[in-house]
Amino acid sequence: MARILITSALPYINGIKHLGNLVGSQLPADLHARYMRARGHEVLFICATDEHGTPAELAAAKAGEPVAEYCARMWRVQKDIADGFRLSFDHFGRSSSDRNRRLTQHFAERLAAAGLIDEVMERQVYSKADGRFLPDRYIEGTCPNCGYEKARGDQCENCTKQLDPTDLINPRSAISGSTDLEVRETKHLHLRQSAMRAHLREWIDTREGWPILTTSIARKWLDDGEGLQDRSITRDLDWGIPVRKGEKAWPGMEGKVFYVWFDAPIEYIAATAEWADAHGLGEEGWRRWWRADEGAGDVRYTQFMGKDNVPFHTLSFPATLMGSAEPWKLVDYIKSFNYLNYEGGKFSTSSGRGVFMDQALEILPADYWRWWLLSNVPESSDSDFTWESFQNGVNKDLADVLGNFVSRITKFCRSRFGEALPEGGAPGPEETELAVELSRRLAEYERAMEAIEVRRAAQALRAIWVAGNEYLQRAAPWTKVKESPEEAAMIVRTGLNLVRLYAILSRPFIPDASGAMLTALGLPENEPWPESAEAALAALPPGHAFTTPDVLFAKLDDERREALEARFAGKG
RNA sequence: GGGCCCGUAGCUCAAUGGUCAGAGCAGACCGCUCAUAACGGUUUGGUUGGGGGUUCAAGUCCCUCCGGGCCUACCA
Repeated sequence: MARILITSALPYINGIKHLGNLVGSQLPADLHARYMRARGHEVLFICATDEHGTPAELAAAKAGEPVAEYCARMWRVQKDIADGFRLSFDHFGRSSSDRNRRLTQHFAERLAAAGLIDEVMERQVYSKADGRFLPDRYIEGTCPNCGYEKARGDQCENCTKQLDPTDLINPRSAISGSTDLEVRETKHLHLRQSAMRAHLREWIDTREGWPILTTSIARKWLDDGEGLQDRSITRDLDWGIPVRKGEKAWPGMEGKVFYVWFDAPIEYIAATAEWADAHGLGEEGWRRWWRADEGAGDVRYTQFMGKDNVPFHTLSFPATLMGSAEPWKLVDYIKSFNYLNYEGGKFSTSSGRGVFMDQALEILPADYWRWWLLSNVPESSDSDFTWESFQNGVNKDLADVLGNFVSRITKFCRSRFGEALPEGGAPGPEETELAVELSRRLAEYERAMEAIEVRRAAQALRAIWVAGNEYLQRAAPWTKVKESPEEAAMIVRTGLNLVRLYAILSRPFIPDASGAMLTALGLPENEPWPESAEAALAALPPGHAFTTPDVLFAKLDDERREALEARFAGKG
């Protein structure tokens, strides 16, 4: 039994996430966690909301709430939706937790002690009307290059030229529109990533089997221009973790907070501590997952994230951990994903284009989404959600192949033998052939799941479902029952054992349908992973009672699909 | 501007430099009648974006062109 630590990139607190956010980190992380648990490993699956930063402050202001209350409310909303999708976090924490405050301040102290923090005077734009410093993106003005009037302080969207806020003509606050801006001096802490460049490079270069998407992004940042740059890790904001040196004040940094990208990854650790606190496990309870000197030496740690998160997880966060000179657990494998598009374009929060997590659950149960999203996860390149593809995947894979298989075998048994596994007959060549086929498919499924090759795993699982239909077609119990009821009984027993097998194997993908199958068979949820295909085909003995389940998956008809297409097409 | 990824059947995707480039869906034909008009079998369909090169051998490696996407750090 191995110890598996899994973290999903933290969803930002600001609003409900769309399907692209879900499929890019939380959902595949959940698949991995569920599989590893099913295989009997000790799994700890951690996620949390990422709550600090300017957007949270602005969203709270817009909602007319204090930011702390806004975040608490949105945490609850995101937690409920995550539960709705059956995301099996062991803990869903908050980056605003006291644990994270203490750990973040601890890391800052350690980094300072190691000489890896510089105090730097910066010149930043301050808006008197807004009463705050403005991040580059929140300053708008006319582009000096192309004359576009809504260029942002970091880049002009029109001509894509990189800008500095002071380049803009007629700059104004993107928040209030105020032009009463001034450049002020303000002191910030910089993490000396440049000093750790060689160390980070060696670490990246020695990672084996990492996705090219992950390593190429890391190398780009290590080598681009003059190499890895020092970055500011503090901000002039109210909402965030106060800048302190551990428990002590940090002279000259009063009123400032740590930058959200500094504290967010630390929340992986902090959320583990929150989990340990919630379960009364004490300090040792979480440190055995994170400290190599306190038991984490045998932990395998995998992170899941979208490609936009890769630089922070390959460079800044490792720099924080390494720079502390303490034996913190570093990530063993980073699984990164491309983006999911919506009907050929981007998901858009502002124009209501695409499906958001809460809406998805109103339309269809979680399993439908889980199956389509995971079997079409943007693993090797960006992928595209279309209602047509979704309809096809749901109807063909779930309803026709799996759902109908369960339906045909349970109903046939009920009508000919009653609702219990019938007795008689002995397995023959057809069953041997089935077992050989299943063994092969099962090995491929397990290999893909171990390697976190999500699409391939989905394909392998589907092939296992198909094998059941092939078998029934070959064995044809509806014909055999007339001449040899005992043989038909044996075929039906085999078929019902396939339902059990499918429930176990499919659970990481479609936990609710899996549960429905096990319930129908009168079995508990924790049925063990099969030792072998042969054994699985005879796991349930003759006489074992079942109830014929309702339709597992309803089909999505054309009319409804068209209505959904229209509903989510967006305003613009 | 710089960098990275991708381009394979009508669609979505596979193929450690090595048999005849394979699956699913869609299409065509046949079979079955247990089942959610479901299932199974057979089958059509490819100058692997274009051009050059390396090699006994290239979808795969190199050069170049074309097309698409992403990243480029103070929104996350």
